[in-house]
Amino acid sequence: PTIDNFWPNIVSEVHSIGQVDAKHQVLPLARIKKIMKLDENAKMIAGEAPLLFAKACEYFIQELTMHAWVHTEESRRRTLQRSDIAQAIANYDQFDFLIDIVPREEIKPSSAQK
Amino acid sequence: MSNSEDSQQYLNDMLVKEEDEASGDDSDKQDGGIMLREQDRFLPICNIIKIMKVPVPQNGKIAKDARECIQECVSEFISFISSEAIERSVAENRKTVNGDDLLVAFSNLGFDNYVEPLSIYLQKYRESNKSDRNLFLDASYPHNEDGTSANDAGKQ
Amino acid sequence: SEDESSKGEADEEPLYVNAKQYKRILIRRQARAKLESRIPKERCKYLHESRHRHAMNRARGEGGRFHSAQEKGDQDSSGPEGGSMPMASSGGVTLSR
DNA sequence: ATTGAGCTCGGTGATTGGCTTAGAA
DNA sequence: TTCTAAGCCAATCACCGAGCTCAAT
Repeated sequence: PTIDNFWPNIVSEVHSIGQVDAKHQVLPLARIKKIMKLDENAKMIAGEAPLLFAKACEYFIQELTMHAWVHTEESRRRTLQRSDIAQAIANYDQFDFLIDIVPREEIKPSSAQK
Repeated sequence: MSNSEDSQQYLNDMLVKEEDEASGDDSDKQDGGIMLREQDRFLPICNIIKIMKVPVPQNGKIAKDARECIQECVSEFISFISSEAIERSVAENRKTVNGDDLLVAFSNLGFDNYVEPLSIYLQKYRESNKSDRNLFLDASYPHNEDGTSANDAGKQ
Repeated sequence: SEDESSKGEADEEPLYVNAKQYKRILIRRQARAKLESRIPKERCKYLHESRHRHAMNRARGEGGRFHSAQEKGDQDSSGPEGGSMPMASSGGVTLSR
């Protein structure tokens, strides 16, 4: 369970899926669709789109949490907190789109930024 | 193709043109129409926590601030990708955003890791839907529209 | 090597971002700005009044945890153990941790 | 033909707080 | 050390998904 193995594991995991069970999803598809419809340009949304997002969000949550937990351990804590997430966002350029959601100054204590 | 990681853009000015809606008040207001609740903007916090616990060790804890932070990040994640995908569907003169628009959006925005597993997942979803529909239709109405078309039967 | 500029703090401090995301980040900023007026500035304590009341009225164990099996009417004493509540007594089934 | 928006409906899991103590400070 | 705050329980009910009808393509 490391960062390097994350995506390879995801790929092999997705291969082991027999039939896509649209039913019991971890995340509610109706809510995902509702969030998509907040975009003023959104007109119609295919049924497969929220389903794809449900999977993608699982990956995203896991990856961001995993990156954040690294900083939790770095600070020798056992509780993941907001500043760890801010650090994770600052250290991986794929998370740049969150720069307004979790601003830089949230990286609270005196730990240098790379 | 072209540059990838070395090419970065400056993000300095945030030019936000305020497009007032003919309202003189800019404070938070609960009237004026539609107030968005948390259950309209975010995924359920309980589901978020369940997924967060996966990469965290069993004895690890998660602060409330961190849960809500991830919750907001996920909604931005959806909106961010959607915005790109919607624009593509509009550019192609389509009114419906489909899965391929999303895959292209993931790719264009630098989420290359997502593309392969999501493509496989989408393909499996379409296969199961089509095989279900075909099995049902074939069983109840085994008439072929045209014998010349080769029919590759579904398989498990 | 520190490149901290003279500006104390800012949202718009010169910051490198992923080139593939740069344009979309700006577009999303405008979209969020349009929604800002409809978004409450702070989170409320609970989402639903009814669920809040439900939680308040529920049966709780000694440790503050929710506890199952609460009879609606009280007229019985030999129901689901009304006598003793051994939480950490020696012997017996305590799940503790 | 297929496929999505918008209803309705019924079944169900997300929501929820007080006390203990892990653990942030 | 002090003392904040996260986890722990499970019953209700708001919301999700599965049906519809209707319209667009």
